[in-house]
Amino acid sequence: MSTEAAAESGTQDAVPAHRYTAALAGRIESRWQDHWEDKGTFQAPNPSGSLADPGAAAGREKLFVQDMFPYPSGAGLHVGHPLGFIGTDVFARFHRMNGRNVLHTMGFDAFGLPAEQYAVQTGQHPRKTTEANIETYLRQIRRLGLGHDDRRRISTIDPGYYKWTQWIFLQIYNSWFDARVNKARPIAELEAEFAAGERATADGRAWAELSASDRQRELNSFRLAYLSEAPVNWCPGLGTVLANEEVTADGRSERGNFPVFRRNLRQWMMRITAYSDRLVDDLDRLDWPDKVKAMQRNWIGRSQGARVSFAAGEHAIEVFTTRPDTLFGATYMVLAPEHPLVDALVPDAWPSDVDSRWTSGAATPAEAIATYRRAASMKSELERQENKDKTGVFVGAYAENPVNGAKIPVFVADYVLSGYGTGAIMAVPGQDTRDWDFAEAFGLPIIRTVRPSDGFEGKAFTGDGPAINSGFLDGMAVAEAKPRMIAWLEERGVGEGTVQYKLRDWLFSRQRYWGEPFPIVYGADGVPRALPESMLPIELPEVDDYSPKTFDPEDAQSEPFAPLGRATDWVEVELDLGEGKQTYRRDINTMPNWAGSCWYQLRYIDPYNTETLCDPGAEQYWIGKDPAKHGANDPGGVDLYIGGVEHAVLHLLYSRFWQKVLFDLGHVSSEEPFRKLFNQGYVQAYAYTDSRGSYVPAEEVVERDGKYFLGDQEVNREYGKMGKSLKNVVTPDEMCDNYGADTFRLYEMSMGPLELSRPWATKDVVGAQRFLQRLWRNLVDEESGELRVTDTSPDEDTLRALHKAISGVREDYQNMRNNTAAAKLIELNNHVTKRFSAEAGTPRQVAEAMVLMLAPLCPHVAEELWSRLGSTESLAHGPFPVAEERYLVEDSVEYPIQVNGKVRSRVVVPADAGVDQVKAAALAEEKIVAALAGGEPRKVIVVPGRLVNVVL
RNA sequence: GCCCCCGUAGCCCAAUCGGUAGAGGCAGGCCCCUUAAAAGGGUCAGAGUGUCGGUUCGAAUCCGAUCGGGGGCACCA
Repeated sequence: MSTEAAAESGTQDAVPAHRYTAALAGRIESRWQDHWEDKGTFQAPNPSGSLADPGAAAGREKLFVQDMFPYPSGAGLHVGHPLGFIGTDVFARFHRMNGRNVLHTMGFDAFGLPAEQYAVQTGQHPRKTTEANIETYLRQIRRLGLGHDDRRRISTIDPGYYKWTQWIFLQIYNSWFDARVNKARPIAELEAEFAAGERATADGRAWAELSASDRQRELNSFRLAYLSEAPVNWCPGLGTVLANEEVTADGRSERGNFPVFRRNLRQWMMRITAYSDRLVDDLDRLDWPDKVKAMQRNWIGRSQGARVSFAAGEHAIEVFTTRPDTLFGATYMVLAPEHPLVDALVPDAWPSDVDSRWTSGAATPAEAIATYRRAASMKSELERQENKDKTGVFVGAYAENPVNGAKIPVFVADYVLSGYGTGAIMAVPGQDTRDWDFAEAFGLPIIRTVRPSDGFEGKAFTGDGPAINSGFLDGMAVAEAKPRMIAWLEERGVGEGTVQYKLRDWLFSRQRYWGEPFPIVYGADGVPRALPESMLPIELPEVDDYSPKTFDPEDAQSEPFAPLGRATDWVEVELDLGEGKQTYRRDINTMPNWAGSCWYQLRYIDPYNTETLCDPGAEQYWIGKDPAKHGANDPGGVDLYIGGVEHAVLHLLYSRFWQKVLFDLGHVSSEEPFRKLFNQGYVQAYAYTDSRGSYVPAEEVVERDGKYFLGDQEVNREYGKMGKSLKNVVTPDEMCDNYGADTFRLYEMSMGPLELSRPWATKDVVGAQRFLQRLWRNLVDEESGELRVTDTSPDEDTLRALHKAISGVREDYQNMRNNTAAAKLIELNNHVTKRFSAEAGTPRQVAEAMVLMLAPLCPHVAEELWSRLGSTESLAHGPFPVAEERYLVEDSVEYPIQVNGKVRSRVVVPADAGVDQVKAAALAEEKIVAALAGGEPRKVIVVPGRLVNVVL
């Protein structure tokens, strides 16, 4: 039974009227939430632009703290969602109390598949359900007391917001990447180069000879946003195409887990690959978890190597290799089954004396290859990955190793991927495990070109060592042999050093309704034209049916159909785009939901600007480079960005790319969107299944002797996510009802370090509740509600405890160790309880400091106590206590004395005692004298302030 | 298969530079308050740091193996 219920059921003598109960907490919390809202307590002034209050911003150090903004799901919040939000709030509040101008707010990532799917399920317009969900979400997070500047809330679905998303698209569309200066430039500058004849057109004609459409085509091939007719990921089950980043390793959609097929379709792409080097290199300038950096490096997949050309009859097979030093060991070649040269190379008949393993028993090479290709195409991605047995078939032709003229057979095998490098490899079994496996299976020669280290007993040797069997490379280490070979190849024109990337261009269009329309129309010639900025935003048209056309998930041959195509009145539009009034057709794709989240940090800064996406002065102030504070190499960006690790290569890569384009074009001064990134852990939960394997309500399960029961039925415990279907959801609303938001916040923060995932345990919440009750009781009389604070000065012990806590708590907050900060507050409160609960009250000095230190974690109860202590001002802007050094140093120190590393005794000496004095005191201690038995110690180690170790 | 992170009381977690293994919470024992109850108050106990080995005067901390858990990548040439 809750205390609230008890109080109402007539047994109120049992609960003192002024105890800090959930009911009282609830009243305090809503009162302070109203107060903060009325007073605009968390509004952060800008130096310029909208929301400007230059006087208030000037002279204050700023701090921009950002949460990965949520998608407003219809399911509402569970206790896991606010973990990071509370973490940022505590951090923001601590710094606000220390005088910083803190920008902290939260908006909504409200476009996208899930919103649309939810709308389809509920039969309502996505805007309606999404906006309703946002309302629910705001109500839920308001109860948590997050100190957001609510003037800065944005939502990606607002036309005032997506106008700028579209504007950025136009910027990207209207730029090209100039590799000579490694940055984006306006397309107009490229056009000028063409017009001036400084740059040759693709087919060599002069610019003046090209028709308008041809010129557009030429320019389009350079744009950073471009239409491409290329193999893309088509997901019939979702009815849309997907970016590579949205497809899992086993070839299914990340959302919905539907099969994904490669299809040639005309789609919008973003030339993110132009930024590969900068995206990799600038990771070194970021304060991000190594794990996330590693994932991005891995995804971009930069590898240094060489392109080598192998002659094969009148053809040349181009390969990419990271090991040009092993070229002498290339004993065969492999083409991907889809490689375009395969058909050209295949002879009519097998060469004589061909190995029977190479032909798969087929009568001719063409037949063997046709059979092999068919078999390969039948294999799913998953099968391909699970079964790593090497298969392949001989093409029937030979190529020539350029380095020694050796005649080497050419194979087709599916272990070579058409999508990476050139889709062809030189196989060096001696130094490559995969090639070794293939060579063994097909009886191909193996030549070692690196001498394995002593005692090496494996097959392929991939380590470093001196080159052998390699002519002019012999004796060189790998690092030396590589450039030597590249130089040799380049001299002869049969190869060159090159860099290869795994990163592909970003597929940017979706065949969905609920997203940003493209600001693009097509003329009668089918060539896309950008709409002028003045026409933005291009608003989503109303349609009768906004559901996407989805298909049988396995139907690879289905065709995407974009819902916007149904808005026929909208699609056809008459405009004058400088070519006279003409009829155009609008692009009916929408942008992926990553678009809106690519740049929202900029809009938080200046949410109301109608002239530009973000005021330059405000941008510079909040996320500009700050070499004085962060070093000469500082790229700028949000000071702290907290979110889950699941966005490591999606959102975080895309937004870095956009930021860099905007930087190149001069729209922002910062090169990176997020200077420091932090991944919070997840709140996980136990779930229970009965004997039939179905989930039972977790809250009704009890533990007995290490087993779990629902009634008398034993159930099985699982650990993992919190979710409706697992029947283990606990909501923040329940926590606020039963304990209060402050207790909930405190509990979430004291469960462990923020970066750690941890199991939810409702029964543990009471610990946080008890602490706040005790602290309250130390300051407020539970019976009368009178303040229990005295003006007496605290004793020495109390002052020491207080200042030790101040110093520790301050440091903990600074480093986001909210769990240990909470522990130190509890420790201090325990001291206060012991010392003053039997007295008239707590000394004011201690009471005030304790309340202020509690404020970042539990702001409502802290504000309440602070005002009861007599302040008329909110404590949101401080002061935050500062420790006095003199209470941190002890008068005397107790040294443990070890004998051979084991503690044998202790001695107390003055804190300012020198090493010799400590040593003398230790050696004079009676147990040590006994241990020495008149002899001399071999060595005495004194660690000042720590211990003494006597070595016998 | 490769790479990364983590193993400390029954549970969640602390422990600056290697320096007395314990700050805090839950659960547990005992006592007080109470007609009774507890989400009240007090108090007590509890592990030698997954395992093995090494470095050191001294190891939870550093190094090497090994086991267990979590995550990422995965025929990327």
